[in-house]
Amino acid sequence: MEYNFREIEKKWQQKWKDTNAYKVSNDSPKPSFYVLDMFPYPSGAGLHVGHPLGYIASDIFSRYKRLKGFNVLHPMGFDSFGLPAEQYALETGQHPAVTTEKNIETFKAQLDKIGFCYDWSREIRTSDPSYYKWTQSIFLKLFNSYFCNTCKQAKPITELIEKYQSRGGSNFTAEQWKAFSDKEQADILMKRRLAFSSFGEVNWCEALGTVLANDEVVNGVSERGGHPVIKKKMRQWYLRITAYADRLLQGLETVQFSDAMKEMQRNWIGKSEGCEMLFPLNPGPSPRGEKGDGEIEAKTDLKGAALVPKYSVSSPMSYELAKQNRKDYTDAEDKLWQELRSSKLDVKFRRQHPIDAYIVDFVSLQDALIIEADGGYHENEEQKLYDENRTRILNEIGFTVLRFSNSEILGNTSLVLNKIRETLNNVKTQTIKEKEQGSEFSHPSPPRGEGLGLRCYTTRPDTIFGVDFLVLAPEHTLVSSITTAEQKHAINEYLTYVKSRSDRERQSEVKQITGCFTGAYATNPFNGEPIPVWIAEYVLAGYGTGAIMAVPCGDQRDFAFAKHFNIPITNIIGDYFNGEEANSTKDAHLQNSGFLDGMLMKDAITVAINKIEELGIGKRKVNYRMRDAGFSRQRYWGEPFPIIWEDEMAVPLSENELPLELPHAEKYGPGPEGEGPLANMEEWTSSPSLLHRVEKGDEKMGAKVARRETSTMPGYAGSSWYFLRYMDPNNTQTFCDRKASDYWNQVDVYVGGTEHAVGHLLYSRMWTKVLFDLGYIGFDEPFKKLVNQGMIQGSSRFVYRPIVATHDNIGYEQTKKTIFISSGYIVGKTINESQEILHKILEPFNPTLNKIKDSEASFISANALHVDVSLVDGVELNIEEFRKWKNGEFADAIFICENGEVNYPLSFGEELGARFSKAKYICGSEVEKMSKSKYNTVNPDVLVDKYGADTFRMYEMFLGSVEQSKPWDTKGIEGVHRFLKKLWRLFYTDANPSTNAPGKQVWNTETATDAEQKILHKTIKKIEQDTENFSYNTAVSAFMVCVNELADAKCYKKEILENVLILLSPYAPHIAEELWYLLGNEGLVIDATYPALNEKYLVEATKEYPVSINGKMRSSINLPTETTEEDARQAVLSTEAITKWLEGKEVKKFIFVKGRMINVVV
RNA sequence: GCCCCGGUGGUGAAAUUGGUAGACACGCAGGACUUAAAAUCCUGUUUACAGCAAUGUAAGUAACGGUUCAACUCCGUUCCGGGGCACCA
Repeated sequence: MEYNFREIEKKWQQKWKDTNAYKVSNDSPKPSFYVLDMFPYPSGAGLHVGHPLGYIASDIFSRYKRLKGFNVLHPMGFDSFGLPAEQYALETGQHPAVTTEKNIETFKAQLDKIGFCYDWSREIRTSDPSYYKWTQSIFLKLFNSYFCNTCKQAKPITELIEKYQSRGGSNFTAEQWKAFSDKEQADILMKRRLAFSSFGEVNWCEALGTVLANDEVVNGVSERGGHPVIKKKMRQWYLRITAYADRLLQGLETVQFSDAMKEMQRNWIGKSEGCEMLFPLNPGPSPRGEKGDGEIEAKTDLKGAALVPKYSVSSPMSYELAKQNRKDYTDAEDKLWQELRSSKLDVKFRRQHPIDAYIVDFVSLQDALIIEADGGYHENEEQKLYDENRTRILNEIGFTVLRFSNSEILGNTSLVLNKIRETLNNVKTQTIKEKEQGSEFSHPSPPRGEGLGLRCYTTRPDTIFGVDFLVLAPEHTLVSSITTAEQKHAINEYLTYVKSRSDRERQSEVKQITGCFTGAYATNPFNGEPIPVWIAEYVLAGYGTGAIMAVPCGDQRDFAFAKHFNIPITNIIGDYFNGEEANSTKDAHLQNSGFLDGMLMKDAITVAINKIEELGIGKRKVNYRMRDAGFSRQRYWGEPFPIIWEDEMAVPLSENELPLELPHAEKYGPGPEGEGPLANMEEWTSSPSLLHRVEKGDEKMGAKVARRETSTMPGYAGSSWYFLRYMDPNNTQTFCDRKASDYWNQVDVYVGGTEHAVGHLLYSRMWTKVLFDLGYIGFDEPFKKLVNQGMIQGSSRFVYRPIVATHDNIGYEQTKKTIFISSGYIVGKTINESQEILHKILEPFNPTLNKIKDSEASFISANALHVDVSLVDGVELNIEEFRKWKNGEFADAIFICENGEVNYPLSFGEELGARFSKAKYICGSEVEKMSKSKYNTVNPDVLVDKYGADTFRMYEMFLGSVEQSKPWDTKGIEGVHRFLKKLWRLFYTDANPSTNAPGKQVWNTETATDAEQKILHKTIKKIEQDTENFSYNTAVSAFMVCVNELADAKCYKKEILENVLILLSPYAPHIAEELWYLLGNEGLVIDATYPALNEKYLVEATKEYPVSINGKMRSSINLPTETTEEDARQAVLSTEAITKWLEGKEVKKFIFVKGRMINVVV
C-alpha cells in the first residue's frame, strides 16, 4: 500500500465536509479561542503561494488549540469591495459584483484544496448587503457619537445636544443654542461627531476621473498615464481618529504586537510634547509712519471683539509693496476704487492693503470684507488654485472675499456694486457665533502665518538661546510678504525650483542642502537678537506651523544648513558641541542662555515653557502627527453612505432603512465635479421619494432639496470590524450580539502582513474603542496578539533581447531576427563592454549592423524580458518550452548560449537545430514582488496537484520562519514530500512494482521501549514549544528527526505512532487522518486529545559537557547530570585528554555552567 | 535624511537567558539495490593547510573595534540588502 495523497486528501476533505467537522458553536463548555487571518481581497489573479503562508500558520495553530481542548473559532471571508474590481469593470463593462463573485469561488476552491479548517458557515463578504448593512449601521453610530474630552471616551451625540440645551456650549449659552437655526446647530454638532463631514483637499486627476493617493502622484502628475493632478477641495467624510490618539497609544501597552509594529504605530500617531511660540518679526521702520494704517488698532470697538478680524501687520516690506501697487493699478481696479471711495456704500474701504500674508485690492476693515479685482491673467488653473487658497485663508481669519473679473467691473459696475452691497448686509447680520466657528471648518488646513510674527513649534524650548535662524516651508503664506526687495528675485527662483521637486525628492536628497534667505529678520523674544528668516524645502508645510526654529549646535540638519550657508552658530552647550557636528543631548548645562544659564537642559525645557506662557508669547502644546482619517472615496464599488443631504445638512437614515443598497450601475465613470460614479445616477441620488421623506419628516426643515451622499466608504470600512461579525455572522438584529462577543472576546491570535501596520490595524483598533465606549462590546482592543507574516516574493527570470538605438528619435529598434543572448554577456557588464560584445555577437546575424553602427546607430543594448518562471529550471531556460510559449511568439528565436554556441530553431534545418542542443541558455534573475505581469507567480494548485496539500503545507512552513520575507523557491519541496513517504513506510511498505506484490502492514501493537518513548516525548516537547512560538520551520524539522529516529530504531509500534499522528495532524491533517483511521482508531484525529508530555522519559543520567580552555573548545567529558561544580572540576583536571591542553599552567578560573559547558582559564 | 527589519556553507536555513556555529532539508559527489531507470537506502559535503586514512591544526556567522572566562547573540563605527516614511523639529 502506498502513500496515495490524491485519494487520501480528497477522501478526508469530503469527510470533514460531510460531518461538519469544522462547524463551531457559540455554546460550548470548552474555553474559547479565536484565531483570525487577515481576510484576502479576492483578486482576479487568484490565490498565489504568498497567501497561504499566513493561512497555514494560523490553521496549524487552530488545529493545535482544538487538540488542546479549546473551542476554536477560525473563520474566513472576503474583503470584497475595492478598486481593482471597479477598474476591471471600467475596462470590460462587467459588473464588479459578478467578477467578485467569480473570484471568490476561485479562491474558495483553491483554499479548500489545501485543507484548511475554516468554518465556512461563518463566511462573510464585505460587499454583501447583509454585511454592509452593519458597516453602515456602525457608521451611523460613529456619526451619532462625539468624543467627550472630559471623560476621554465616545458618547451619544444626544448627550451633547442635551448639554447644549440645558447649559450651552463653550461659546454660547443655552438660550443662544435654542435660537440657532437647524443649519447652525447641525454645523456645530458636525464639529464634534466621530464621523463627520468637512472640506478637504484631494489629489484630483481630471484625465483619470479619480482622486489619487499621494503615492500615486509622481512629480505632480499621475503615476498611471502621467496626467496632471490638481488639488481640489471637496466635501469629504472623516473619522475623528485623532480624538483617540492617546488611547491608541496607551492601548499598545496591553497587546502583544511585535516591537517593530508598535514602533510603527507610535511613529504614525507621532505624539510630541513641546510648545508653540511666537517670534515677532523685526519691526524695522514703524508701520505707523504710514499714514492711515495707524487706524488699524483703533478698530477694536463695536459689537464685540469677535467681529474684528485678526490681521497681520506683516513686515515693512508689505507696506512698501502696497505702496507700489497703489501706483500700479489696472483700469478696472481704478474704476472700482473710484466707486468705492465715493461712499456710495457708506463704508470705508482701503486700497492695496496688507492682510495676513496678502495684499488685497480693497478691504473694509470694519466689515471684514475684501474685494478683489482679477485681471485676465487669473484665467489659468494655477492662478485659480492660488486664488482659492488665498480666499480660504482670508476666510479663515474672518474676512469675506468677493472676486470680480475686470470685465465684470468695467462692463456692469452697478451690478458689481449691488452685489457688494448685498454682501455687506449679510456680513452685518451674521452672528458672532458663526464667525467664531467658521474658522475651524476647513480640514486639513495648511499652515499660515498669523498674528504679529512667526509661529514655531518646538520640542526643545530649552535651546531658545541657540536659535540662529528660522526656516519656513516654501509654501508658508508669509513668504511673499516678508521677503525683501533685494531677495525677491532669489526667493522666486527658489520657489520655482521647489515647485519642480516632488515631495519624495525633497525628503531624500539631503546631501544637497538648499534654501534661500528672505531678507527678513525675526526677533528672539528673550534677548532681542535679530534672527534671519530662511525658507528651505526640508521644512514641510503640512506639519505643525510650517516654520521651525533652527538650533545648529543641537540639530544636525540645522547644523548642516548653517555650515552650508555660513550662518554663525551659537554654542549653548559648551564642550558638548565640538564644532564638527550637532549634539542633540539633553544632558548639557546651558551656556549663553540668559535666564537659563547653568541649568540642565532636561530641566530647562519646563522652565522655558513656563516663561514662554508667562510672557504670553506661546503655550505648551502636545502635537500629533496623525490626522483624521479620510473616509470618502469617489468610487462606485464600496458601501454607500446612509446619509441624505437636505438643504446642506447631513441627515442620517434610520436603522430600519438599512441596508442602503448600492444601486446597480451600467457605467462606472466618475460623476461631475469630481464626484463618484453614483452622482451620475439621478434616480438614485435625488429620487422624489427622498423629497417625500423629507416632507413627511421634520416639518420645520421645510427642505426643498434632498440628495443622497454620492461618495462611498473606503476599503477599510468593512475590514475595521469584520472580526466581530464572524462571532455572530447571521444575526439580523444587530452587528454582533453582546453575548457572542463576550463569549469569544478578543481575537487571541491575528495573523497577517506588516503592510497593514498603520492603516487597517489602527482603524480597527479605533472602531473597537468606539464600540466599547458605547457599550456594544466588552473589550477595547480587538487583537490580543498579532503575528506578522513575511512577504513571499517572486523570483523573476529574464531573457535578453538586443536592441539598436538610432538617431531618428523613433527609439529602440529590435534586431530583425529574434535573438536572445545568455545573461553572461549582459549581467554585470558595463554599457561599453556589453556593447562591444553584442556587436561582435550580432554581426553574423545582421550584416548591416556595421553600417548602422557607423552611421545611424548610436547604441546597442539589450532589453530584459520577463520569462515565465515555469519555463526555467533554476536559471537555465528550457529553450524548447520557451519556443512554444505565448502561442509560439518566439518559435523562431535564435539563442546565443552561455558558451558562445548558438541554438537555432528548427526552421534553420534539422542539422543546425540539433547541433548545439546541449548548450545552456542562462536567464537573469531578480527578486521582485509577485505579480502576474512579471510571470513570476506560483500558483499553489500546481504544487498541490503534484505533491499534495500536506506536502505543500509543510513545505511552506519549512521554508523559514513565518515572519521572514523570502523569495519563493520550490527547490526543496521534494525533501518534505520524501519525509511524508518515509512516515508512511513506518506503517506500510510500498508495493513492489517488479513483482507486483502489494505493500504490507508493518505497524504492530507491541509495547514500546523506554528508548522509543524517549523519541516520542522528545518530539512532543519540541513540537509543543515550537507550535506555541509559531516556529513552524523547526517543528517540521523535529518531525523529520522523529521519523528518521523511529525508522532507524525500526519502531513500528502503534502506541508510539498514533501519538505522532496527533502531533502531526495540525501540520499534515490528511495523512494523519488516513493513518489514524488505518490504525483502527475510532473518530477523527482532529478530535483526539493532545498527548501529554511525560518528562520521565527525557531524564538523562549523564551529560556530555563541552570543555573549553581559555574559551576555545578543546574536548568534552561525560559527567552525571547532577554533578556539582567541585566534582566537575576534579573530573576535568584529572582527565588527561584535557590536562594536556593546560600545559602545566596554573588554573586561574574554572567556569561551570550546569547542564551547559565547562571553561577552564589558565 | 529618518524609522524598522535583515546579512550565517553551493542553496533554504538552525542555534533557550551570551555557553559545542551550521540542526533539518535541498543540491552535489561517491556507493548499494536494479539488465536499466524510477523509487529507496548508505557515505561524504564550511574553508585552508597537513595526512593514504582515522584525524589534526588554523580560520570562519558582512567589515572593523569593544565588553566578557566565553559573542551569530550585547555595545560602537562602517558597508550592503529589504521594507516603511508624513524630514515630526
